[in-house]
Amino acid sequence: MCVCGLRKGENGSVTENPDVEKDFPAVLTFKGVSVSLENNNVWKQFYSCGTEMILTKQGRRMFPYCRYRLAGLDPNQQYNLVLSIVPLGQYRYRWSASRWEVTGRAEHQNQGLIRAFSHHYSPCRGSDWMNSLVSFYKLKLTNNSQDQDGHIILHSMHRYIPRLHIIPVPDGGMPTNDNPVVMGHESMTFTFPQTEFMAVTTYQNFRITQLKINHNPFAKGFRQDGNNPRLNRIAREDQPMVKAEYQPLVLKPAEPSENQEELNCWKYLIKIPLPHAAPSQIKEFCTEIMTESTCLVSITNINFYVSYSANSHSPSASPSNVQETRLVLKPIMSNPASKDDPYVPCIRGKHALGELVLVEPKEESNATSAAPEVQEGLKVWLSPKARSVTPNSSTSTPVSSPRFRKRRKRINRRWANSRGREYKTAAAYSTVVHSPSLTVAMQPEMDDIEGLLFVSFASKVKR
DNA sequence: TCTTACACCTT
DNA sequence: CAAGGTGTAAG
Repeated sequence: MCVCGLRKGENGSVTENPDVEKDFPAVLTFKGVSVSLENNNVWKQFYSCGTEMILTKQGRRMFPYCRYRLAGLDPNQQYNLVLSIVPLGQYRYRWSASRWEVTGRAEHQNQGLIRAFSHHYSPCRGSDWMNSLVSFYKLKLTNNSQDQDGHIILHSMHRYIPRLHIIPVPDGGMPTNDNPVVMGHESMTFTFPQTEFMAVTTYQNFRITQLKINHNPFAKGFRQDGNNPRLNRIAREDQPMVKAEYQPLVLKPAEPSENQEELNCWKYLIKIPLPHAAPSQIKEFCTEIMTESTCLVSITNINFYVSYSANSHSPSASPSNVQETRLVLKPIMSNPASKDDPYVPCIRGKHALGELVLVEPKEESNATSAAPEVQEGLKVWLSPKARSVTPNSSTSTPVSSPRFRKRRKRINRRWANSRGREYKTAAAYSTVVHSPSLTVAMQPEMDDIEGLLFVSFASKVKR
């Protein structure tokens, strides 16, 4: 597992249920009270990529949010249910290329600003809490230290973890401003390690954005289901007269960043309709990138994200049908995270020169629990359904280098990282990149798959 | 890095 | 319907 945020035993008041998965307990039990994380599967998916939560001035809901089922409470006892979000670790982070790096000590958490969020049903009888799911969807996160709306105030680029407090209410005790909820000795605290997250003001990891879009109903407008006018429009502009079935669709190419004093840096996001992202095309495309790049630039990293749903040509396909596969190429060893800081949420597999790794998609229930297989060269695994081998004809449709160059145009600076400081670390590792040997293992049954291959990579040029 | 207006969506 | 939750693009 690439993220191991919370050490076991960090919350001394919680014991793990031995029946559940060791690192991701879906149920925690303490003093006869058990709490299960209802949306554990979603949390695990996010966790495996390194969950990020947006902070805004006016307050932003969490997604996923904390949703629990309670058991073992005294049915007649009144309880307050309170969620607090506490700092995890004492570092500040930054997103560098494709991973989180420590940048320094954490910002001091002003004690006066630490808040907890009382569930809107509080207080309630134990039987009431146990009869329904307890969702903290109303909780909002903010980076505004002056916030007057009772939102949880957090620091961007810091790690946090939510904690659920079950607080028995003494008879007749309604919380007031003068007499607030007090954590007595009878209180219980439950912390699920998989709910850890990084607070951000803008998403850093592309995979997190995709997970949010795929799972959050409010982000449905950004889903790639063929009905999205926004995305269709981009598609038309970018490939006006090329035969669509063979031409990779370049969605977000970037020009060099503004900061050209020492280094140029590009970051690309390319979408290829999956039926045409046959392994041989992936191979060609990689070769394309490498040959175009070797003479002038060194590529710091390449990430492939294949997002597809098997056997679901309906636009209304359930998000849960969507599987994700990640292909990681690390031509250059970038600054590895220290052993002391295991927070490396994005890159899995070996960080070796020229290694291309495709992470096999898992079944929904355990989508993120297993470590990926690492193989030499480029190997492609797809879902078992898609695994049957068919002849591959796409070698006849090479992607020409000039065409890719032409397609570059300016995009959001977010993709053209302009922080020169970041390059200096990487530059120390940068030399000429050699094209890795790419061998394709399998050709999937493309008819069964629809989706997209996302390719993003960053490169830089020494001036 | 962070903020804002916005189209598009759910509730 | 209106209110309000999304990520995006631009600054």
